[in-house]
Amino acid sequence: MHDFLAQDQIFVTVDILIMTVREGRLNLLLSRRANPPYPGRWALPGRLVATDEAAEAAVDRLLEEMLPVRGAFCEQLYTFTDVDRDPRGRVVSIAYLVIVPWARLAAIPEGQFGGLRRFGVALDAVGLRLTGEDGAALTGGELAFDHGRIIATGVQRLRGKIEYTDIAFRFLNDPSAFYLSELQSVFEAVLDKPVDGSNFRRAIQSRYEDTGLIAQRAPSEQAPKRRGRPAALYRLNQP
Amino acid sequence: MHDFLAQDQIFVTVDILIMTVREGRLNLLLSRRANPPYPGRWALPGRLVATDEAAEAAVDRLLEEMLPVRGAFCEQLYTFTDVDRDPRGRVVSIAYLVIVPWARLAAIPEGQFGGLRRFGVALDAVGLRLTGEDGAALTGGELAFDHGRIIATGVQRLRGKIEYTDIAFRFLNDPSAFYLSELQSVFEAVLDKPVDGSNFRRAIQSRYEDTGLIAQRAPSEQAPKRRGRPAALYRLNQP
DNA sequence: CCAAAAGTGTTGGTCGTACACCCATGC
DNA sequence: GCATGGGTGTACGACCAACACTTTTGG
Repeated sequence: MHDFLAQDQIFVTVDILIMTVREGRLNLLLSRRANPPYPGRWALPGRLVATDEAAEAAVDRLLEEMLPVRGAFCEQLYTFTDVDRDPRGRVVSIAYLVIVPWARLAAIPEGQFGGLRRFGVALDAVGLRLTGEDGAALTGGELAFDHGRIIATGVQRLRGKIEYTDIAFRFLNDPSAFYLSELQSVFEAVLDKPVDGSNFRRAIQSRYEDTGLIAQRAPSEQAPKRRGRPAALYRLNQP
Repeated sequence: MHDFLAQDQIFVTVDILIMTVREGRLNLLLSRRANPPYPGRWALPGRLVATDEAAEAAVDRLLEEMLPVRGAFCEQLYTFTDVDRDPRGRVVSIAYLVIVPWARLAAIPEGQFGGLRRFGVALDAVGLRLTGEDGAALTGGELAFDHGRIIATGVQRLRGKIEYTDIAFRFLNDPSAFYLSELQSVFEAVLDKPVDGSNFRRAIQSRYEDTGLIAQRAPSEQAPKRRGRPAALYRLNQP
């Protein structure tokens, strides 16, 4: 990256929120900054947009460089343009929401993780709190740049969209074989509140099973034995 | 504006969708391009973002230069980054939704209208159709740049947000004195479909009157006599 | 070894709210 | 003719309760 940027132009970057659901909790990947500004602080992965690529292409390139993950869900979140948001100069950031199932991240060898670290995300009226794997907690204000604000915007958007889109399926480890309880757990993690299983089941079935987007798999295909009553396996069809 | 842009950098512009509701129909202001590219075509008002201003400031400045209107509602819509969206060079556009009540636009003298013209907006499964004051119709593809796509995105966003935000009040000519039927007309114009008056009334009253956001004005303040049963005047309180 | 407990998945009901659709009344 | 209000049926979420099937636990 640049240490000093030209004074007379605006630079365009993309910053990405790589989100996943792990053990019933929304998680996010951050990288620790090595260089100024904000050395040592945690930040969203980002990069400059080249003059010959669309922002989405820059996001793809950034993802490729960091993680051996392809075809992740990606959606533009918001564009942040405050004049002083980067002390190096004038940098406009287009933030993108990226969703990767946790199983795909967990399968990545340590060395190919692009220096990223996982943080639990909690956003309420008080503010944003992030919890690292080692239990270290930090608030949105302790991140580099305005990235705390960007993350808060992303979580709110996610919470809104999970209600009226099928974005929740993007968090499933295996869309071709999942339990409704897993999907419910995604909702609970994103919304950060319990969801009534009875209504959830009815809503999902009428919204998605009746329309053919998901289908119950044959009972012959048994799942690994867990505790309790065996759950019905579902399969996501099209998207 | 520039005719030729530097090759080695990305320019950032704002484009604004100035929307209003007039006679039960959603309307939008466009300006006719005088210079290449797309000379003679209709386009959204836009301008470059200066290196020392946030995008919102650029929107304010653009509005000030064109219309004698202050304090209009303004919200970021989406950022368009396709590499070839502007033949002059690499231009990223941050689109903003601006809402101005029709009465404020109608009160502007001809000479201070910034060369803008009003178009009725119709968006359905077929596509986007715009109808000028002279009855001339054009489709989204006949606009300059990717502005047809931008407008379609804006209308869709508006339709989504009118359901779960109080954005509809921004269209009211006089928020301190309006009829519920006027508000209903805003909904019908934006959604482009009839709204049941009975349910609308109940929904608005439970959502906004019970919470104090709107209040019925004293019956003593009479409205100008119109046809039919006199309507109750309402007042918007806070925002 | 067997029976009870506990955990998980699944189905059912009720209640209140909200909307679609229609109709009645006030002025 | 327009504004306002009521009524019925349907859909859905909150909340609660029951049942099905399994593993775990404890005597």
